[in-house]
Amino acid sequence: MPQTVTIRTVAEHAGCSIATVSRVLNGTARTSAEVEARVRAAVAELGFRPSEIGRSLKTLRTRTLGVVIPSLTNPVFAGSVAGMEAEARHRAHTLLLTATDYDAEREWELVGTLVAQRVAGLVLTVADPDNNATLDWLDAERIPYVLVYNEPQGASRASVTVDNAGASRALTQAFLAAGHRRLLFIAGRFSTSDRSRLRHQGYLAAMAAAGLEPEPVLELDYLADTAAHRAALAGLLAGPDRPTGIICSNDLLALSVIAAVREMGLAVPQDVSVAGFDGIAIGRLVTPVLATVDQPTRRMGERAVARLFDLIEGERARTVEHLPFELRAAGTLAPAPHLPPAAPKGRRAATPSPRQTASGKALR
Amino acid sequence: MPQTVTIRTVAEHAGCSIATVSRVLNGTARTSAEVEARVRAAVAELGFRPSEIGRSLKTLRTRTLGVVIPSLTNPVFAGSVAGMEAEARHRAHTLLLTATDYDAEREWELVGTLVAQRVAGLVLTVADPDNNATLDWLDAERIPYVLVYNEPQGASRASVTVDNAGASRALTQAFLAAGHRRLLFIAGRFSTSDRSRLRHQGYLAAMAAAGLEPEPVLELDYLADTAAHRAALAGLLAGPDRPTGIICSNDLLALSVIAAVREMGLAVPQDVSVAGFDGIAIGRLVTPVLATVDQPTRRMGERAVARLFDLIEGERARTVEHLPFELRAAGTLAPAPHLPPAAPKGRRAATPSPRQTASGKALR
DNA sequence: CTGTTAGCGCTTTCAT
DNA sequence: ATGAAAGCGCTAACAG
Repeated sequence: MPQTVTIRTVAEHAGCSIATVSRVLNGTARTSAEVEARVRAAVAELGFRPSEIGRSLKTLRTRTLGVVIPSLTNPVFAGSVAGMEAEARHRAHTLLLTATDYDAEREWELVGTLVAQRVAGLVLTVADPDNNATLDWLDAERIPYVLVYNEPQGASRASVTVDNAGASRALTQAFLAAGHRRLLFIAGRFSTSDRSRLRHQGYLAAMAAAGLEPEPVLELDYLADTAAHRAALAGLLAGPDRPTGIICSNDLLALSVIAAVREMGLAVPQDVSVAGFDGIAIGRLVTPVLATVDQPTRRMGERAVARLFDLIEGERARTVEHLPFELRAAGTLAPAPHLPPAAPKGRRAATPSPRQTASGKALR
Repeated sequence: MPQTVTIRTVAEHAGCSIATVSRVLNGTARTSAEVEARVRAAVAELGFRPSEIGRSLKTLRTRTLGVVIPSLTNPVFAGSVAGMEAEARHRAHTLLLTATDYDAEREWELVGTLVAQRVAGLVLTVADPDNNATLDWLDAERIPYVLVYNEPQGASRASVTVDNAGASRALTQAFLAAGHRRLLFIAGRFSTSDRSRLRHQGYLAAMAAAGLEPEPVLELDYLADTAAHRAALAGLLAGPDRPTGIICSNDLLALSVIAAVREMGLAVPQDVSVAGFDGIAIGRLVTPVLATVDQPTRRMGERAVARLFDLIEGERARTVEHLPFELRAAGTLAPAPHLPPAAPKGRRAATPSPRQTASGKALR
């Protein structure tokens, strides 16, 4: 029987009432040094740890925060959860972690179980923050929550994110500045990610501003394997005026696309430049370095929890907080090759494509 | 006030006693169809969710599992936690997640807070499973737990892992079969990882069996950046009889070492072959593919939770469960180059180093 | 089949 | 400074 020792056991051992034990442990009221010593001795001897459950039932508050994310397999979410955990730990709280596996239906169910546990608040990344009955319900129940990576457009919801459209615009402009004209945008499923949608919009805006025709978006499942991605790309990268650049809505997708492009016999970035989005750590380790928009992943999680505590403590404002990002327009993003006017492919560009190492700074 | 509606509110609404409400909700005893309908209606109308806290206090059991891992930033742990979460969800449980950030001291503290929450059991990855006061204490308290990725040698503890030494031996033999003779082993900190120690031992065993002299182990922090790794490697890869192969005790380290080696002007795998350990997803996406020992990361988490439930339900055996691994001796692991007898470096091997694509199967 | 009631472990008045 | 006692939301034993 794990833990048959309760506050009563301690009280008997110390020869005092349970109220006194509680006072000593919580420092709620002054106690005589003598009694306190006896209590502490008893606690130590018995190895007593007050039950959070009993405490919670009485105070009607727990020291747990609920977390709902799509998946831990994506380093972006794993990293932000790491930040949440650290911040929560500093505030003597623990995380109740759940994942939807990209099934938006499951959001409701998971929030339900978390609320049944009476979490003090929630941090979540949902499929669609603007049209979301679960979040509306949390609002109605006045349960505090903060979104991460979601960037609600209409609804007023507390969230921590980056300026996705702005960052994507900046990334697209970096491609244009490198001489690229035909640019492919490959997106993760719009239905499960507003990030993906907003990043695509940034691309469209930048192309329009440059007076260029955007390519039809290619919506891919980033969880699928390279073979699937290669199949989807087949045909799109042939011909004399094929796209010379590919922007992917996340880094995992970008790495897979790069592998696919290479398997098709094209060199990255000499023949095709590819960039991702997120700034996962591994992107810095591959050769050449993955061009991307670097976000402060861990800090996103920390900030989300910090803001959640603000809400718990009565803060009223429900604002979208934008953290700074950093453009990494290097490595797999190089100047556009001079495509041969007729010969479809196989030949390398005449220019040796020196590695571009410019690195944009935070656009705020 | 979130949730002022309790079982009592529902009872009033349905015109019955709280006991009846409880019976309907839990299906503990038969109730008349009429009353049941009234209760269900009241529950729906009020949006009532029974408090897990009240339930737990009464039954002295919670539906939460405590998790202690070094860090979510390593995809290996993130992946296994994903597996734990899925398995726990199937069994109507939730994970209380904590991370030590590789601070072994913190294990004790985290287990304490988790136990205070009265988790039903624990899944953990610790720095040293054989000499661990925290685990001894859990044993004494008879709190069920399962280790993941730890491979206790002496102590009898439930754990789910792979045969680290065996896998490392197999990997080393693959290097030897490819003609490598001078093989460097780069390990993560031994003090925070028994995996690292065991994998090193496997390397030593394989070298000894082949009658070869092992190199002094290089202990590195895999969290450090490539610059640090390059500094540590400097000098070790020069000279006419420099090592032609490097085995790293984990994939993240391997990717960083590859980047460092390339920055030193050596080609991977033409000049130096490099392999990692773990089989993280990104390893398949880099070019060439990362040679490694592929473990069923997610399944490790699932199995750990499954076994934890066995323990919770009274299972007595505390055994080490080995899941099968798969050797991926391809990509960054290629035949050893013919080193020039005198000229120190800069020239490529005479043989074109065809990519080796053999892929070992599970050794069980 | 249903209601009454006694706690589960703890915090917190209210007395003393 | 300390103790007695009430009660948080729920389950389960016991009556009826």
